[in-house]
Amino acid sequence: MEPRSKSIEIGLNAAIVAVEKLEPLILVTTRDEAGAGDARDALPFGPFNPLAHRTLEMGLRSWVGEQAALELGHVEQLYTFGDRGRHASPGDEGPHVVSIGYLALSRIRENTRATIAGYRAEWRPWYGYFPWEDWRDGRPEILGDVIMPLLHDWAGETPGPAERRLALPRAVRLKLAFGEDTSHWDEERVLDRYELLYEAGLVEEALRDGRAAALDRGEAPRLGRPMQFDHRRILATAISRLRGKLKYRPVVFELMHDAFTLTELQNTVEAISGRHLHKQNFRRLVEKAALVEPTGAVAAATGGRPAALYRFRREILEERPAPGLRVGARH
Amino acid sequence: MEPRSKSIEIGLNAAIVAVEKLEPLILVTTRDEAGAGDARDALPFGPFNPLAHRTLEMGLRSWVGEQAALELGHVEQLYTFGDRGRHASPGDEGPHVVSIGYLALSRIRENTRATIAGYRAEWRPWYGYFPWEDWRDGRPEILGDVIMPLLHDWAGETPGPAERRLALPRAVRLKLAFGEDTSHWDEERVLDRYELLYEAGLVEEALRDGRAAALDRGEAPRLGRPMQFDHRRILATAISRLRGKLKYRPVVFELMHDAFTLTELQNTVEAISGRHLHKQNFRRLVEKAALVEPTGAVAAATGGRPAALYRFRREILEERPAPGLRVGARH
DNA sequence: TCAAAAGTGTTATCCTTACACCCATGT
DNA sequence: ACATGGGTGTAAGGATAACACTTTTGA
Repeated sequence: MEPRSKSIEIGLNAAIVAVEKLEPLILVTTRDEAGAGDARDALPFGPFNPLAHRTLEMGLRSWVGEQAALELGHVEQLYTFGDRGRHASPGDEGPHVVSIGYLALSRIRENTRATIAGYRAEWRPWYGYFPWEDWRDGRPEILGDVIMPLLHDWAGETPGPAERRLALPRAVRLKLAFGEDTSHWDEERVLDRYELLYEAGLVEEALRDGRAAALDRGEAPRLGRPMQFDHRRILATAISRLRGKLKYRPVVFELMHDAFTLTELQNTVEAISGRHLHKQNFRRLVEKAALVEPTGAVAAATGGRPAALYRFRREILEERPAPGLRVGARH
Repeated sequence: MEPRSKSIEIGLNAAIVAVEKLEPLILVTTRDEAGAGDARDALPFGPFNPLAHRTLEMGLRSWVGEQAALELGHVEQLYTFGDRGRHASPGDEGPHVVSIGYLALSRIRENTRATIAGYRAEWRPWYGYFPWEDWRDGRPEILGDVIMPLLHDWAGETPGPAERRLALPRAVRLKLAFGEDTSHWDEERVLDRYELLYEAGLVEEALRDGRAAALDRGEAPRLGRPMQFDHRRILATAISRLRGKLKYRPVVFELMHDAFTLTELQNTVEAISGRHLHKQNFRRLVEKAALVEPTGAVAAATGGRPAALYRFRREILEERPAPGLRVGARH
């Protein structure tokens, strides 16, 4: 192994989001091997070739279009992940891969291709990876039963010298990310929470990366469905960003059909933000924001009074600087 | 030239910010050649070597520390810029450079080294690069006199087919970025504004990158001080981000001395956000946010009643989820 | 006629904005 | 005494969060 240089490759990773039947889904690839128990979900990945594509985003759109037969709506760069060890497998050789994470929104289409670059591709609910993030039916029990007790144990331990120089002590970080009681949950801190769980050795990725802290803890649970490499970190970043963006950009509509009922819209927002919203306040918000207009038609009744159908008012983009659904604190 | 592969290098670019005497400054390097008229300011740049540093941020801190003898406070990744043509010089050879932009905050120290990697280093006011962003004394005249008329001309032209497929027409983008009348200025849209000026061919970088639109326009002004490559885009991103971050994180204090008067704090916030703030409202904001506490001492009078000195209350980090100075719309 | 979902009206509270005024010091 | 910047009290308006109730359909 040479001391000073190592070749670098750039990869583009996309967290492609769609919503269907009240569930936010993301597109993942899995190795479709029979007996292999260690097959893990991965985000679709494509190399960046500066000769073929003028910009990073164009490179991304192009291979997603080719390989998954998907057209993407809103696309935004999230973060560039370059930590050594992110592709850690014992005795790592080969080039260092720096990957640039992207968030992309899409409507589900039947004809999503079933394989991407030889891997099986499928849509999976994102809360499978982050069960503690779904508060739509109240606080998930796993938080009180499993997560918080273990994190409090972890916060009680004495950190190593490297960690002690960081700005905030463990207990404080815990309080900020997960809230104290059941009330101070900030749905945008998805990444903060995942990183604490990682540091505390409560997700499988931490064990795999060989963190000593994790090994100490005999039968620690492995929370949520794991992913390959650091893809769950990228996904956590994507969820954080999308939950925030909802509030000042009309991005939800990229996940809706052309016509929808207000309840469907509310359900979609709730699915993404992982919280239950107050019906009237949500409706007033939508109305005041002038984000939608009635189509005149009504939805085929789904077991009650038929609902009026609406469409997105594209003109809002020209009228207001930050058109979004500033969904508030509680309810 | 080979068709399919081109080697890629990763560079880290830092927009290092400090504030002194009411001016936000950034650290730039300049070629110190006698007659060379084309020497342009550049952001400090360092390569990323994954063998030497475990994470990107550690790599950045390390070479800034070594080369500029600066200790950085808050550091945050901004965006990864990889467009082909960003290092455009006619007949481009050599590796493609992808650069990861960072925002870093620092207090000015006398002993900032005078050269970085052989280039002269100095602190320069950031409004030199973006004169239209400084609204502290009201709307800058250059906006009404020069910028808006030229941008309106540009918005009136018929765009090419590639641009027409983009979401928003020129006139709408203009309105969103620069506001309609003097009142709807959103100080966070620094990057949007710079990119419009670039597309309209009103900054030197656009001419240099050989945009046809720019050449058409005979004696177009070259607004603001130019920078090398796409560094001014990185700086615009940094300013946007910092102006936004002020509002929900106590980052200003990284730019202040340990003890300061409330007026100094207000001046610093005004310098960064480029706006004049209402005195009482600012003070009430600071008080309600519980961000500071009196030291008990008073400042040596500077031509009036002596001011009480305050210090940052670090405890706030543990108390509130989003401690910042939510400076409001006007005033 | 009853369950299920759609849809509305109103009030208390807090936060933001703006106003106008008083205080302590140096010259 | 007066200029200069420091420092405060209070009222009007708007946005938010919560309340409970009516309407329209299908089974």
